Amino acid sequence: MPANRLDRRFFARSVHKVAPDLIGAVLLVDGVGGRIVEVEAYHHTDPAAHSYRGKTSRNAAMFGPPGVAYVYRSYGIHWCLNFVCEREGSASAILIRAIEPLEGLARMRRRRGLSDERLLCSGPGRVGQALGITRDRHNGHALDRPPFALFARSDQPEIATGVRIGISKAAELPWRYGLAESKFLSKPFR
DNA sequence: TATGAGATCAACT
DNA sequence: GTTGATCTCATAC
Repeated sequence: MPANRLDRRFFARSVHKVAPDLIGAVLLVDGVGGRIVEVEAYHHTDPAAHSYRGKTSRNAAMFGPPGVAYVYRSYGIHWCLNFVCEREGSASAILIRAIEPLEGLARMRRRRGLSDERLLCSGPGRVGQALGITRDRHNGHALDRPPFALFARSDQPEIATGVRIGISKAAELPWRYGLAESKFLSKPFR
């Protein structure tokens, strides 16, 4: 387990710098989690970002200080976890899309109702379910305080980039980052 | 392997 | 009333 914790300063930078730096970092929520292998950046100038049209009650956490969680309901069913970054004039955040499970495997399996390790956290909705993320408990919560724990990676992984998944606006922007060789991705990189 | 529908809710038009 | 930063299961090839 890497020793250095990521604090607020880590997130006080552009999403385009923070997103690749998050790959390989370890995220735990109540001691459950693992290594981040896939994220997507959402800059406020990006039509696909929830903050693009300004502050609303849903996206208010994105407009707060960097280093907090933004949690939203996706397709009426899933909770998706984002990390809020430097505002650079307005709100930006990073969607956590996939994790390589390392800690609390039993709790993840119970929450997901699944045994296949590979499918526990390979997608944003799956990450939310496996880590027990809800808006009530986690939205707007600081990432450097319990139940969150974030640890910097110890080595420099090779970062793959590609277009983001499941969006219709600004679909061509290559703002998806990940570990190309990981088998825990929601989809392979091309 | 690939494609399609259903689930389910809050923001937004 | 429509539309998602999605997932699962069923059915078809």
